[in-house]
Amino acid sequence: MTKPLITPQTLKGFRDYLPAPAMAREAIMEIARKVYRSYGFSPIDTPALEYTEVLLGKGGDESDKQLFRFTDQGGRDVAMRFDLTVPFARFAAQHLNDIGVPFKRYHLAPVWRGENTQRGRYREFMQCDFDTIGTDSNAADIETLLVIHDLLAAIGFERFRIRVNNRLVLNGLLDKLGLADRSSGVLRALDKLHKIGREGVTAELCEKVATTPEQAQQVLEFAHLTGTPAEVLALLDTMLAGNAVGEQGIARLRELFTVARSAGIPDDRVDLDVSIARGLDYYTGTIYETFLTDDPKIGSICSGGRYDNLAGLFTSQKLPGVGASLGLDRLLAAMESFGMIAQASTPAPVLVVSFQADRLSDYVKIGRELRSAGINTEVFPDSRAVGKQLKYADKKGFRLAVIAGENEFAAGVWQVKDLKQGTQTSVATADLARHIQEVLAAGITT
RNA sequence: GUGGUUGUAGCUCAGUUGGUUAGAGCACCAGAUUGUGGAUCUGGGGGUCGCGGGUUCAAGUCCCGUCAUCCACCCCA
Repeated sequence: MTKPLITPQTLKGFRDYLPAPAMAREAIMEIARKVYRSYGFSPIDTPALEYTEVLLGKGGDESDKQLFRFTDQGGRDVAMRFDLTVPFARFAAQHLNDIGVPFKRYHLAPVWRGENTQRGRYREFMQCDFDTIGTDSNAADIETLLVIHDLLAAIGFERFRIRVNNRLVLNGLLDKLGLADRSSGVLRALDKLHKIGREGVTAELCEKVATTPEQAQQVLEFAHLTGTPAEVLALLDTMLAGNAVGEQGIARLRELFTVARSAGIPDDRVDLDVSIARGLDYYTGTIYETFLTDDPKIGSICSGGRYDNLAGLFTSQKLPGVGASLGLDRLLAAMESFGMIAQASTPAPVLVVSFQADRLSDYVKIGRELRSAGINTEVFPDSRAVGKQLKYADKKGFRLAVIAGENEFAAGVWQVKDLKQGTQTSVATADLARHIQEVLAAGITT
């Protein structure tokens, strides 16, 4: 009698990570931590599960947030977080006395949304957020841009573009056109410019938002501002002259581009794009979106912006802030299609071949010696044929195999086989770690 | 949530107007090579044709449902 088997399967939008992509993901998380820390952001963590009312806020629309929601064992109405910002708002309100302001934190964690899936769009995905709260200063907005740039550059991207805009500029325009009461509809249509073009936006404005054709045309005229940031800003100056809100937005953008440039951010990586309107709900100032030049269809892989009041739902204390989030799984999907995911599925460069079963203690010992020298080392578990073990080493992507049998033990040496170059050298046991370090160090530069 | 696409071996796919033992390449295992990987040759193991139902003498092939996938909306990382 055989037991009925359970079909191994994962849920829609939930995915397993095999070693190669898992290592790539961990490597990016490591880079993100490093970059965030380099600017002084501190790590925090919060629970995956929250009270539903914390996540939804008052009058929140559950279907909007696509929550995974259920009643827990104590009858509580709970839900899994759909982003890291709302939990951070709760966190900030709850711990304000401990953290003080300004406060800079980063948070790398999975979030869950029950939406329909696509390439780069999953139901469980990792976000890498960083935020600065408790300050209105444009310096924080500028720093956010620098962090986004440094992060992508550190991951190894060269061809990407950060699109920047300011909601104050958009609000100024809406004021002038008398469309302030329909801002979300207008901005939503405007946000699609890159996707559906001018005609599409015009149609949506007239039909869905019920603007007049003249208003639609003026919005379009505005959205079609192109050129260098300096040129666009000059045009905005005249277009929004006399509108206090708009002028403030222009001033902040102007300062941002000036400082970013003098800080060494290449011009071709930052755009002033007045059509982006990201974050219809809570962004109030600078807005950021980041696109990969070679895979724009996957969407923004790092977005964020400035908000007036993070935690208004939880405290009467006003907490302005600015931040952004890297969409790690989306980025990995793009990197996979670029072939940027390394083939090696082992984090160790060295394999100790188990040549003779009765010499296990020697193999284990040399493994520990190499590890204590900072060299990741795996000792093969079975004393199978050497050929098999080398084949395994090759497949898994080991760089070196160290081999010793009776002849080597008698001579006090190890054979070090370079799997990439096919060369083999005999090295005295005492020199083994140093020799391997040299080989590996040389390998990095080539 | 709406509309559509695809689903055959671990992977990429072929399977003729429904017709008898469902194929290939790569991968895997064994051997040629009992102290040395990637090449070559020989042999081998693997498939409830996503899953469930229906039509039919007969279903991988047609129909319905379902699960997953990708695409377009929606929204977003």
